Amino acid sequence: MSAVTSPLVWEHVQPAAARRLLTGAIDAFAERGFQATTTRDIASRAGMSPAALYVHYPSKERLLFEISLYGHRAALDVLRAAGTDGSPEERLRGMVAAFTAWHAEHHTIARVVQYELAALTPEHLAEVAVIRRAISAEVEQVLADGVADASFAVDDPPGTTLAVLSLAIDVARWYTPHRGDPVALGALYADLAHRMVQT
Amino acid sequence: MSAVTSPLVWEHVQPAAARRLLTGAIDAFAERGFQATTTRDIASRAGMSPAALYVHYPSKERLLFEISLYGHRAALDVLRAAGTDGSPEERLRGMVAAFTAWHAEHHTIARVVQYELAALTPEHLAEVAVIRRAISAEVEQVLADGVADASFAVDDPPGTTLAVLSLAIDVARWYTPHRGDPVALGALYADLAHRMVQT
DNA sequence: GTCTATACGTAGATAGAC
DNA sequence: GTCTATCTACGTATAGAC
Repeated sequence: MSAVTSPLVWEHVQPAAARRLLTGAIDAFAERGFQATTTRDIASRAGMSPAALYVHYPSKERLLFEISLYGHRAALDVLRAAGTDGSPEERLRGMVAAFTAWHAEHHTIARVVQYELAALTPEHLAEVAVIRRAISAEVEQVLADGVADASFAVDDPPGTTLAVLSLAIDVARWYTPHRGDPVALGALYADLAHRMVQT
Repeated sequence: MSAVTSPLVWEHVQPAAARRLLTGAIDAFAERGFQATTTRDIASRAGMSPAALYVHYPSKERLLFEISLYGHRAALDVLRAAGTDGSPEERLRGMVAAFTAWHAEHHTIARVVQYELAALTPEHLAEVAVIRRAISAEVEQVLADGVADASFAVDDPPGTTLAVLSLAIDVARWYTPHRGDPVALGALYADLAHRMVQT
């Protein structure tokens, strides 16, 4: 199974009750947003009483932080795995295809990752911001490599980096399964991104 | 003053107290989100007590709806004004430049327009959805015109329409004034969008 | 049209039994 | 580790005086 279609795996979250709370919180936060989600809603999705949540997590925000941190790490891993080998064109195409498909395939957690940052504490936000900068750095580097070997023509590297990432990130906003196959979308976006930078 | 830099004007909202509530709500909803914003916060931004809000608006949701409706109409107007004349390339560039610059210049209301749809009642959502479809139709048409006269090469017109709009819409998520001039950003994005479709 | 006071519901989180 | 019961705070919205 390729990185593009790898599922998110939650076996490392133990015990099972903590895992049910986490996955229930992802669904609830993605559907309704962090602020509109109640601890009662999360607990009932996990089949338990509101009080039981606090045995596993000290607060609703902590649940969000664990989701956000894990989601950011997963997105960075997918991007790096897809952009390691080949020419700048191959790496850019691989990165955009994989990062886009990840946002479609995992649009629930991607929505939490991309749209609930403001609900994190400043300390927790700083921690995920490190990962966000690493994501940007990967794209910026492949564009620089393509400019260096003259396979890309890029007028504004920081602006183009932001645009390429932005295109993939916004998938989390609008994607639903009826809008098509994540891998096909990734292929389209890889092509559009390459067109943005080709000589 | 061009459509790209035209300010949003609120003189039509009367009396002044209703206007202060509306603009205060835009700032609050953009900063914190609809759910996290309290009627007390909106009222205090307008310099009045929580109860006074209900003289002007029957609910917090109604305030959101009026903001969302007006914002959607403004965005559609800007898109249409910029995409009326010229070749498909000129129209596409004009539309992307103007729509992008609008999302940067008016990123507060744009954030409400793009990210608070889920907080509208089903009836109010249906009303703004009409405007959203009109926005998509404008872009889809210019791509079709460019394909028809062979100035564009587009493999997947609906997917590319979505991508072009998505790029501009996502500006509302990340833009802050320190990230540069809205008009310069519009020019960059117009170029990137044209590269996506050129033969 | 704005105020103070308040009704009413529900939120996050805790106490203590089992 | 889960439950029931509950605390305390705060949310939207209303009542009624001025």
